Amino acid sequence: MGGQKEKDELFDALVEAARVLGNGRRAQLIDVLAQGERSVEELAAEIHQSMANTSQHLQRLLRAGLACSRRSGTRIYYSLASPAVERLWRSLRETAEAHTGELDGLVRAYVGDRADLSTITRDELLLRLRQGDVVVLDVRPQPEYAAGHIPGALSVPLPDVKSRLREVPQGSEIVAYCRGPYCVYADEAVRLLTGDGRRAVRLEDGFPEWKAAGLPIEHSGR
Amino acid sequence: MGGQKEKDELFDALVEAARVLGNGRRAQLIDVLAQGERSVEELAAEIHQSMANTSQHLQRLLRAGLACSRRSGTRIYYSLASPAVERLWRSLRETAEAHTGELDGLVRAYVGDRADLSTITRDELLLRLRQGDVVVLDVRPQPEYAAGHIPGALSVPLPDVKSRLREVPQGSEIVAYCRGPYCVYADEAVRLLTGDGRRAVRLEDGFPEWKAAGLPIEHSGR
DNA sequence: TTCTTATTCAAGTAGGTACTTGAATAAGAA
DNA sequence: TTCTTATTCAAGTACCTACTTGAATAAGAA
Repeated sequence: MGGQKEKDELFDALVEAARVLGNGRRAQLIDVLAQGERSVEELAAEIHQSMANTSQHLQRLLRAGLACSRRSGTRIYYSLASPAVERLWRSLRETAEAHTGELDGLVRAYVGDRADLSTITRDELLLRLRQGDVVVLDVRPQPEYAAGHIPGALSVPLPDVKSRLREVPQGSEIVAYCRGPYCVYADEAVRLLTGDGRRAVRLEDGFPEWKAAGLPIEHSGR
Repeated sequence: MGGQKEKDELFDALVEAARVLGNGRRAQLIDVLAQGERSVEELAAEIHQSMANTSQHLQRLLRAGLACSRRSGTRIYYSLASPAVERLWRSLRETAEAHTGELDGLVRAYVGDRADLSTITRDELLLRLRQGDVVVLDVRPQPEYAAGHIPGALSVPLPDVKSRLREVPQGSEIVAYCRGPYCVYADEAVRLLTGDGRRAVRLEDGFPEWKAAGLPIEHSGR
């Protein structure tokens, strides 16, 4: 039977995941890794940090058991250890939404004003997909699409949306999706599309939430 | 539309709750506050820290919006800001259980070997309560019982269990509960009771989980 | 073998965190 | 008013964290 020292050590261990998640750069890494595995180089570019620093963050995730890595030739691919990590990240975001007073301002500073964009829920999209009167665009980077996407979605990474506008069938409504509620890719895509006269909406939250809801997924290998 | 600086600031804000929860002492505070409001002095005694240090931890919880405080005379009572905080704390524990390899050892070092103790689930207890053939003991400190407890439970704080053994009706089985899975009060109580020849089991997890499940609660003011 | 490239390691720095000690508030009691 | 008590504030210290820079690995290509 332990005393205070043992209790302190136990609780320190219980919060280790929070200590690791408690850094904006690592949270961005988790947000990207929730889409599927990525190499260190790609991840460093995503979060705009040096390779060395990104590597150190990733090793911290590894040591805490929140991520795994596998070697493939000269590259090392990292991925999340389990759905529990995604759940914790979602739970953390929800707490922030409920309790951080200044969050709205920070969201607006990053994603801009979303009032002009309409959204569609997962359930609505499912219904529309069954009716077949909707085109779904996955506007995340290609490797994330390859690691898993909504069945039938077209991969049109945000930088290509403008130049590939005519590939997108006319007439039917367009639903764009990306990484989740704090990703701006789908917002941008919807603005470009509506600016071109199309009817486009964004899927509220993104692919990880679709997957977490147990909905069907399509892969295209790597 | 923001760039990386705005994204960094947003994600730093999103993880603020994790930074605050990412400390064993503050986690212990949250574990106690999940039972109901307490004064700074009581909390300092609970976590075996100085008043000044405890006060600083509490203010950190306050600033992050995870806790609230109210003054009553010369005392200041802290409480959790919302059920979302408890959910985050539970989610964090679950992640640790899934991913921290050495957790089992730390649990055993603090709570000892639980193999000899039998537990009962909430649902089983509900059933037994309806049948009326069970005595429920709340072995948490008195103020926590006062702030809310399982209906019909007797308040017998752990230090009193030994001396008040004969108050507990003979014959029927005894169920002891406390703060949650990482609290040792119910374990200790069950060991004392079975050592005295009674049939006693512990409720798996504790009062906050009972409350979170939406089950009925009884108060006795303060 | 040598060269290239992705990743990690090692050392250093600036700033943050957890705790201590002792003084300052602020409410109630005498 | 003065005294008491719970809480907070302020300043100091030891340790930890995030990042940088440059060197070391380790796999594959030439």
